Amino acid sequence: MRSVGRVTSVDLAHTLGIAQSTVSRALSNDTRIALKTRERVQALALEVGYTPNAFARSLSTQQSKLIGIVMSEMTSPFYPFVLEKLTSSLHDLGWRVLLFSTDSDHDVDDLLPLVLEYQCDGLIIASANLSSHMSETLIRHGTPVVLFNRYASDASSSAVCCDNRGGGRLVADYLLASGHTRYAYIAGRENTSTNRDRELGYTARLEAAGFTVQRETGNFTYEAGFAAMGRLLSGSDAPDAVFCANDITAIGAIDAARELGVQVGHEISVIGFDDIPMAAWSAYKLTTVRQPVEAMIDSSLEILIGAIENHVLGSNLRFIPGSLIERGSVRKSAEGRKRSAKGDSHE
Amino acid sequence: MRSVGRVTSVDLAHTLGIAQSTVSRALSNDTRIALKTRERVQALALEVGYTPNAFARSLSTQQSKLIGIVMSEMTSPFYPFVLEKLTSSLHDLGWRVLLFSTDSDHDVDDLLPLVLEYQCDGLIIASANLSSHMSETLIRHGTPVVLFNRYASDASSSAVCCDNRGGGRLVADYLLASGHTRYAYIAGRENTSTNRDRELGYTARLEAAGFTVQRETGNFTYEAGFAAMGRLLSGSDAPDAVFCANDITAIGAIDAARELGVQVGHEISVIGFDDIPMAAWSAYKLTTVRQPVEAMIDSSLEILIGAIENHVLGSNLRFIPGSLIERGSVRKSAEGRKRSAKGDSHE
DNA sequence: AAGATTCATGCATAGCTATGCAATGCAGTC
DNA sequence: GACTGCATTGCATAGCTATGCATGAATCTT
Repeated sequence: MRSVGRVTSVDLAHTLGIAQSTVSRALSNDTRIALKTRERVQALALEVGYTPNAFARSLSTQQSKLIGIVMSEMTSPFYPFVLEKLTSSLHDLGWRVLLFSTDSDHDVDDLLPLVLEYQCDGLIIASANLSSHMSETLIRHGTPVVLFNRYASDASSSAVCCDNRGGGRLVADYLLASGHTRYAYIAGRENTSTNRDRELGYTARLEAAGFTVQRETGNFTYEAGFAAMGRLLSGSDAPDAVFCANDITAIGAIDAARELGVQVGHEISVIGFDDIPMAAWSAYKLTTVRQPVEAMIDSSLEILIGAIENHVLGSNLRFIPGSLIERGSVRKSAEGRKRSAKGDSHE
Repeated sequence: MRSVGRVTSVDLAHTLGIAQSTVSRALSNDTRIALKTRERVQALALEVGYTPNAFARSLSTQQSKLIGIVMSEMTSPFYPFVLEKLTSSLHDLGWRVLLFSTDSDHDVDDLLPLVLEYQCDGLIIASANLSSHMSETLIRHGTPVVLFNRYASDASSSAVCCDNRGGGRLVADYLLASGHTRYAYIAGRENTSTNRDRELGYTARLEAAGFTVQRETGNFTYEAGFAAMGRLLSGSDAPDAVFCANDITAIGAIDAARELGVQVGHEISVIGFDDIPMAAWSAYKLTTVRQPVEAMIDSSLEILIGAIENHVLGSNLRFIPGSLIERGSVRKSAEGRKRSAKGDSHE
């Protein structure tokens, strides 16, 4: 039973008394078809509301024009921007988006068969990990993949990341220059390369300068930041500079400090990572490292689409530097004059 | 040229020396196929990593198992939750999600041909409008659609909304009961039914009680709320109760009030709509109307999938009541004792 | 004017799966 | 032993588009 409205190219051909192949070519504006015929076909198509069947086309062309996006942490404030920009950019380039969401605990592996069934030409995995086994499966299927803000330890897949380690160093240098002496780090989820690299860059630079870093666990959420700051301030050796694994954690930390009556930007400095819109709000004025989202997305798409079009599956790692955005949550250098020599960093 | 890894059911049939139809039935566990044969086929499929081609299947079954989701305002803090819940629910029910994003200025109409090309079995449109012309096109194509938190004026398509008007009344009653006298409303985008209904419920109830309502324009953003509150407080007749079209607007309004030294929850009451996570933060403690997101999504899917499976395209409107969540941003009733008779509501 | 080009269109098939119907073989029945 | 019935498998085709190749018609060439 065919529903009434579903018009096919065969139907068009039939009513015009021409061959289906002519219709197909006319609709793609093939110049081999006489202009007059093309116009007749296109006019009829418009009139009856003909819509080509993308599935049949894909079956024929072996291209689905579909990109799978697998995303976790969709509700954390950074990723909606990524998702929106990704879909609209892909859309402008003529691709459609098949969306899969997953919680970060869960492995992406279970989703892969579904992605493959739908013949995605390429795959973007954001804030989630890909096992090397699945990476192989993708290679076997000839499906290029780009990891966004995450990279595989075995470098088997392409990836585009913010230079998280460099960002961590940026933060350390900035805090050092403004004369802080007691450093802390509030972490994100432990099994993520973003958390690891931000911490590594930060801590390495500070330790090279002779300081130690207090560490609190976290998971990239407001609540974790709030709790961690509470612990830091109730400890015997409260820090004067706290780097948080991302902005939302930093904002939680700021709120906690305020509740305890500690002035952020004066008694304690807080610095984040991402530069989400909230960071600019007058309530927070959060100094942070801005992730170059646009550049990261452009780069991801360039790699992915390049791989699709040239049928090449090599791995391609790209790290794009972030930039420090100065706002009010870090104590100004002048106030830091009273700092002692750096020898007293511990205790 | 076939890529090496792309195994088809014909290949399986060939290596096993059986017919493709047998493979197909074996993989769907058709009991007409001998158990032994089924096992042989399934084992081989697993071994060589066979993935069925969803496109070919759809062509044959006339079902894509694809749901299109069109969403605008993806970066406003409410909708990522909706999107995540939608995709994971659909996923659990065996559907895939084709995602389209659009800015709210832009009409959804341009996207529709793309949706139709990909043979979506159904369509969910969130926070965007559908012209009646497009609604007709969808009906002609036999594609059911559900509008999420928006409804068409001509009631031609199904829709699931929070009971926004009822929510507005809830707010009015609550503010009235706690003795406020000078009311304001900070609006959202004007062409949205959400904004219109929230305002209508709020204003109607207040006017019935003999009050007038100051109105400031807005667009559902933090910045708009911030600016609007600035205008309200610098006016000659500053309100003591402000209802904002959504939470993020309310949060902007709160920040603006604080910058001007006005104590929220004491000198001025602010109330929002949505109950995004931020509203619960200790920095805001925003009293708000909680949208019953889960129920709204469940209801949407129930309607949509019902329509798909029963091939029925009737329109189905559902309004689900929200609930008032009391936090700290509204002045307690006791403080309001000093209010004068309600006659002086204007000036 | 006859052959050579060019132009416009049609024919046939690939791409992959699901499924109605036919066919085969086998066990059971009287 | 012939017949019925069942279990299992195969054959053929639909579903829709794109495209290589062939065909036929028209135009041009000299």
